Amino acid sequence: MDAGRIVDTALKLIDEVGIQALTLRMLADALESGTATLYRHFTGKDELLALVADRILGEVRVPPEELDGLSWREAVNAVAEAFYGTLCRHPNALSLLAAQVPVGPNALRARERLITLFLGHGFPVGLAARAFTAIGHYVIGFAIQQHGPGAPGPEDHAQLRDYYLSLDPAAYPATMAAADELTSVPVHEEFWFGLGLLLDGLEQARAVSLREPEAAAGH
Amino acid sequence: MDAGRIVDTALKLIDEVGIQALTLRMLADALESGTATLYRHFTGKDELLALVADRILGEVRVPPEELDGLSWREAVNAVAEAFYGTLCRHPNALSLLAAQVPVGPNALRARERLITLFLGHGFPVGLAARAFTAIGHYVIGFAIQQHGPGAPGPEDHAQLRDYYLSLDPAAYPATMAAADELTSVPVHEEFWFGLGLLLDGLEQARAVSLREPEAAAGH
DNA sequence: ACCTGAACACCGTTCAAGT
DNA sequence: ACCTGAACACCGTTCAAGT
Repeated sequence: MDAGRIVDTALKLIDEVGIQALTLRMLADALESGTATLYRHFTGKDELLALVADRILGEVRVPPEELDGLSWREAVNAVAEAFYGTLCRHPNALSLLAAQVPVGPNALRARERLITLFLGHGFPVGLAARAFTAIGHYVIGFAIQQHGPGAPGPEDHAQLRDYYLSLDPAAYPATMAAADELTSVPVHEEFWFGLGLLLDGLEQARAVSLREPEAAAGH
Repeated sequence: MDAGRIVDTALKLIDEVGIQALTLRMLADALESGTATLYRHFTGKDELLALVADRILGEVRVPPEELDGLSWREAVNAVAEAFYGTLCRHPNALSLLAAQVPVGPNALRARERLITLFLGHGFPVGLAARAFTAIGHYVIGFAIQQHGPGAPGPEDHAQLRDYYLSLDPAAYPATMAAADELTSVPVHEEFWFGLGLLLDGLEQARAVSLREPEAAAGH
């Protein structure tokens, strides 16, 4: 019984039954062990869940050679897509990543890599770090809106639109005008559109910092 | 015993002891009642927490006259600041807003208002709705990074920098280069900087949509 | 030395009994 | 009709007893 297998099993169970329903007894049963054994590897459930979160981040794989020759924008798009795809594969675990700043080894590795990418393309260090944070929040926030608890499953997308449209038109005219368009556009396109906005902003800030290096810190 | 007082008390307790430590017994005691009484107003703890989340959103107050005569950018800045300020006053409740898409009455009202603001300034409806989503995620994500569980309190900000600097320099050169600058810049400035990036992107998308109306949906 | 059955305190939730 | 004490099933966690 190694720690890795416990975390793997915990993630699998979360994928199946949700994070709320995951029980240490259930986890111990799946591992054909007892709950007390789990405490030999983790200080408690919170630490276990933090490791599950980092385990998910470790699943985001972008082979370095895949980014060769790409512009920073193309490279960031590739990384963001990989991250987004991984999150979509674990909708039940999304809140683990959203509710706190991940600080596990895979989180640190991912940040190091993306900041390095920005630095290599002429971003000042302050902008690079903020760019990482902004993109990370965007991807996680988008995934939650799409898959998180309270969000509609793909099957009741039309149902959500109906809910919007059932609201009092006098009270929510703008929301209702947006409802039809928002629920008809494929979510994948929406994702790229919003990410594009963010990258447009970064592009502009980068251009400014290259022109006026002394203002690079971004005040 | 009305529902409003229960939600108010629940939020106050969450502010004090954290969301994890909030117990229905504790809440009932504070209300000088029993746990069973709570179930006469809510179907369960989940619904109560959703109402607490919406209660927080209701705390975001921006008097309409305050936005009169402002550009869309200035108006969005004012709304974002009010939202951000409210979130900072309830750091223990942040995960309630992050882990799911709020759909309570105050959430709907806030969305309606901001989308209306965008529409009034010439944004096409699809862009307006996406702008709302992107800004909401940015503000919540930023607040979590600053105040959320696992994030450093204001007192151990320097401690976090030390943690970063204690990492293996060979393994995380970029992170460590960014660590000092990131932890020395006031967080408030960081917030405005990132929001500015987002608004730059929106500005650009708006300009494009005004020039080429047929591409307004954003594909 | 490592593992674990069984217990502990406490949780969210329910319902029969009170007013 | 409305409220609630007391119980229920189950949770995370602990530790003395096993191997």
